[in-house]
Amino acid sequence: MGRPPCCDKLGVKKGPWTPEEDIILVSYIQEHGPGNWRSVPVSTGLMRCSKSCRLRWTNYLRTGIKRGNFTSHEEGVIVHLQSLLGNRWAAIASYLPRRTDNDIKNYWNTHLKKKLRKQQAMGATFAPPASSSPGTAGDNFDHHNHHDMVSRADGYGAGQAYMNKEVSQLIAGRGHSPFADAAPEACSSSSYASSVDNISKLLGGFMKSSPPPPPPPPHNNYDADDVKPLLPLDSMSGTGSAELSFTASVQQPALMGGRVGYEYDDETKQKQQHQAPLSSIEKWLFDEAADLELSDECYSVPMLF
DNA sequence: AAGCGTATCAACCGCTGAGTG
DNA sequence: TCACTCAGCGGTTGATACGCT
Repeated sequence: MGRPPCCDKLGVKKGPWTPEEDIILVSYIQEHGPGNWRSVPVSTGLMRCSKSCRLRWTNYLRTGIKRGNFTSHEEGVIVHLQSLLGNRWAAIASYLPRRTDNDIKNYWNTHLKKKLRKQQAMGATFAPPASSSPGTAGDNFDHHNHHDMVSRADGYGAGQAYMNKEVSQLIAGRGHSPFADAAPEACSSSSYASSVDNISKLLGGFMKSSPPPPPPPPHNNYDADDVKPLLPLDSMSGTGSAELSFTASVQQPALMGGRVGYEYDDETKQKQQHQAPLSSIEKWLFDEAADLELSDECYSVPMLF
């Protein structure tokens, strides 16, 4: 038994993607939509494995992706959610719709861990909850506690999905945009990265022929740049690609069952809107946010509330 | 200017869980 | 129920950009 590796075939190209490959991939996705990644290399002739295609799309080519220059608000969200969820980057990314899990993961590993260590060494309270003792190993300093909380409270996956939904609703109910004051669109550190938008522009024709977007959610109080906990990155048109009519279907946050689909299920959406009152987890979230807000003005978590 | 060390990030690898027949 | 496929996730790696001497 066992699944054969998908990328060990002869002739499968590895390494950095070329602009030509990006164009092919984006063209295909504009035409057929994301998903069915298995068929992408076959249909496009790309000498890439399906996994590589999916990764390239989700981490790089999707519209609306914000790159670089994390704001202090975003840092706060990441730190807070990392303390809550652990290294569940996809889940954390669902709260930062314009950031990819890979980007957040990289930023955590390269910036925030150090920053946290430094701040904790200085006795600052930027860090996650007081109950958490900074791990000497750097990461994973506390998330086990929170994992346990979540697991015990609701069961692991379901509990997180539940929490995500409710917290998202709480956030949505606030109306205020956590990131309304976020820094302007970060400049890409990569010259090629910025060319992605150009690729998208080149593909304007494809986008216009894309399937129509799903009906909008019943209510949406966000501005374009707001955090959209209930909206996926793909449903948003980035500032750099605002002219694109291409819009993927609304997705569930990553915690919603852990799968990122492109078909937004109205039934699921309705269920989200009829969630039970605050669970212990939300209460904990509230408490955490309140504590952080009190303890550190800069890194408080108003973005959550 | 060259060499070296460090930081950054795109991409890969392997595992897991959901879906399907 | 089982075998199998596939998409997604998180950890890790490697290339390269950057900064310092």
